Amino acid sequence: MNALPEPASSSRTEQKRRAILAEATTLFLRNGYRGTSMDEVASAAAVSKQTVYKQFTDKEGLFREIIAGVAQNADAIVETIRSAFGAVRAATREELETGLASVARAYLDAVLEPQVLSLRRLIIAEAEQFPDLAESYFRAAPSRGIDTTAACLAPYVESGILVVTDVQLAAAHFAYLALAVAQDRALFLPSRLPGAKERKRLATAAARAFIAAYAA
Amino acid sequence: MNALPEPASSSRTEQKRRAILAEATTLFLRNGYRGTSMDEVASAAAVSKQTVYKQFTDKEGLFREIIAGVAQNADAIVETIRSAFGAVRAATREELETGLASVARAYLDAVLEPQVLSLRRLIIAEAEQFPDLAESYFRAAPSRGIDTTAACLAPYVESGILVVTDVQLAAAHFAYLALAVAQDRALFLPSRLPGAKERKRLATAAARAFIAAYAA
Amino acid sequence: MNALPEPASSSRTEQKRRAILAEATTLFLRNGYRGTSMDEVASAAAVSKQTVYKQFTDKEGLFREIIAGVAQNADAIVETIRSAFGAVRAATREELETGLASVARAYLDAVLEPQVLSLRRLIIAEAEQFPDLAESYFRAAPSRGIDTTAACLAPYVESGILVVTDVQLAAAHFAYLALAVAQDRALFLPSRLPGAKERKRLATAAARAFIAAYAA
Amino acid sequence: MNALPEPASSSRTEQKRRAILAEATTLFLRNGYRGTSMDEVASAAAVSKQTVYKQFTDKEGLFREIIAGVAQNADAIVETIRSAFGAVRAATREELETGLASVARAYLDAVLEPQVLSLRRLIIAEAEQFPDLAESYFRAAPSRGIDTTAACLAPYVESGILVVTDVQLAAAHFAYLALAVAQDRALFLPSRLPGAKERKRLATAAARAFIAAYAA
DNA sequence: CATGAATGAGAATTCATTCAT
DNA sequence: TATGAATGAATTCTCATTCAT
Repeated sequence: MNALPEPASSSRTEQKRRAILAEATTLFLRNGYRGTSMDEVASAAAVSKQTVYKQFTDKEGLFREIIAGVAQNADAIVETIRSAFGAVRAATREELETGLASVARAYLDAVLEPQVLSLRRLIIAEAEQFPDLAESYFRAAPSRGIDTTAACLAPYVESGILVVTDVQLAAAHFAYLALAVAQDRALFLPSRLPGAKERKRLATAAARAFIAAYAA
Repeated sequence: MNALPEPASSSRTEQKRRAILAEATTLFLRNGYRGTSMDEVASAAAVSKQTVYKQFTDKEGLFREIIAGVAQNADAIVETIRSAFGAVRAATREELETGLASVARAYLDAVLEPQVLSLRRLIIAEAEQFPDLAESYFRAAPSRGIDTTAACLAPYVESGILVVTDVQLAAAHFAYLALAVAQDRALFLPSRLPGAKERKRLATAAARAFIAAYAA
Repeated sequence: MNALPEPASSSRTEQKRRAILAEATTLFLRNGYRGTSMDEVASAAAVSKQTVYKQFTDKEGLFREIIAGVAQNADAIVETIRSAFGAVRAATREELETGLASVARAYLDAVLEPQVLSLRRLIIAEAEQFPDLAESYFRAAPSRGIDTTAACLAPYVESGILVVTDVQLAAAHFAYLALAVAQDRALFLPSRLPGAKERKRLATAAARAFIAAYAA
Repeated sequence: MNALPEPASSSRTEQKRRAILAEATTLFLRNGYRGTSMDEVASAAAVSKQTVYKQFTDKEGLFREIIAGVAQNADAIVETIRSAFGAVRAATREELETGLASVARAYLDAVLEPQVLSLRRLIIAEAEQFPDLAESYFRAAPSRGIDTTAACLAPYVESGILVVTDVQLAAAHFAYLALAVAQDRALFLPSRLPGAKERKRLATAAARAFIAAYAA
């Protein structure tokens, strides 16, 4: 009956394993793949190098496991999108625009989380070295965000408020109208994330443009 | 069109200098900053390590000079945008949509050039290590692309075909409607660039959405 | 007499650490700071370079630790001086001259030890590079030798055999009368240290001059 | 008739040769033998490396020539001593003490010249690598200074003011009473040379002690 | 099982010296 | 003759990985 993946299992081994993953994640995100040494990982996790190697085989193995793990990170974003849409009760074009503005804002905030940005940077940096990881992250995160958005927009298409032939594409348009300006900038200027006022401006404008383009 | 004005000065020294820059650019783009060794650079350029060091002081110096140099890369994109807009003769909403579709396509093609993508990846990867370079590239390339777009859209605002209050923001919307889907994907999936058909689809849809949102 | 009190702690680590220090000391004294490579140190101590670096961080760190360590070297000289003075039982001017001659001789012998000379040379050579080390050595060794001498002369001042206003300066005069000729020469001519006869001559003459200058 | 060594001869070759010697001297004194590179020498002298090698064969050759050359440096000190003694007109013990104090002061000032100290440090540092240079410098400078002192003291022995059996040794005693305290310290603490007041104190005390020891 | 040490290679950088132009 | 380049080795330091205890 304990088929669940040992939620609180804490053999010493498991504890160390988790410590290693946690510290290594931090280090990889901060210093990149090449910029992180196994020595650092071991000492940050307060374990011996042997333990690291026994648990993860390789530096590459450790990296893969981590990147695979943080795909769950993406779940948080998906959940953000879904619940932001869930909070919307829109029967008119105007109501929908307002609703979408708040969705856009929530989406944007999620995507501008420093860890999310660091992860993006890390995976992009290693996209040629680890194409499979890049692909699986791409599917788990940006791509799935748009899928979710599409699913959430669908009801408004059915209800006739939106006039859309290709929902997937419309969802992408919405997402990138909301995100692209700030996200693109943030990739290059990590230390200067937009503040609340700017985020609001961008979210509002995205919702307005999207409604203008796609509302009945 | 890519006739670099072949600097008249071609002393042996200058030639070697250029060879080093060329090879190092290739290597940095392919393998990243940390993934490229000065030994590789020297032997790829068929010069001695001494020559590399005498010309560029440092690995960092070499890197900086290269990144600074490829800002000119951005000029090509700006030129592409400008000339694509220049080819448009639109007096009506429908003509403008057609025109913008071709602009979007040209813009997209420029941005999906493998070297442009690699450069983006490289600079994003090193954005925390070399924030000044990342910033100056951001200004020289994506940011300037949008400025250019704004400048090219302005006449249509004045002529009344477009109804826009914030041209800069509208330009960003146009640019990211046109580019974001493919560019985002291409950062993660370097080996699977969209083909002509897909590009056409994206460009057309971007122009349609933009016109729907912003035309009178 | 040279029974280093064999530190009880002799884990493998400690043993290696000591081996490294010992060999590095030899090498630095023989070949100087710049003339000694970390590779040499490691292989002379029969350990890996890693071990050296893990224990001492740096070449500079290793050097500093060694120089700091040999300040104890100075203790031996101080002890020599003190015990040479201790052996003196002088109630008259003539007895004191004889006593001081033997002190001078002991002092001279201590200072002409090849290792002491090499250390002097090494620290002088690096005095501009490592001013703090030079200063701390200067205080621990030559300076402290003179302090000790002053302390040992004091009783004779009190007993009236010596007539001295500035004991510190008188001690310096004694010390340098005894040492300077031979020490100066030895710094430049490492391979030709004075023999016993010459040392005796110098010590005797120093004592005579000092007594003539300072005795009642 | 121009048997003199071309006093103002200035073929371009000779000029360059002198420039190299001058700059290399500065560099060797400042940074030591190992701390000075042939590249630095060439560029400081504004000549090509070829020229350096053609003129001096070797780094070692260059070094030897320089050290040999600065033996003349010592001439200045000898001259200082001689002229300081020359200024003394002493018929009594008291006058001689005063005179010797001023000799001591002049001698001390000469020896504390930063360049003289640097040269001492340099030669001591390389005494094991270049024993012949160290020896020849020792003879040309400290040793010859004492010879000169001895020669200058001789008249006072003959006139009976001083009672000395071994003039050479007495001269050494005088010299080191005057110099050793400050010179020893200066070798270790290059940046803290004694000021005028301290120098005066040392010179006066040296003269007093010497007279007390050796005057009739 | 975990600690320290070892291995073996590789990176960045510098040097003394020599060749070609 | 002088300049830049080349050579080839050395130096400091770091890394990923594996033994031995």
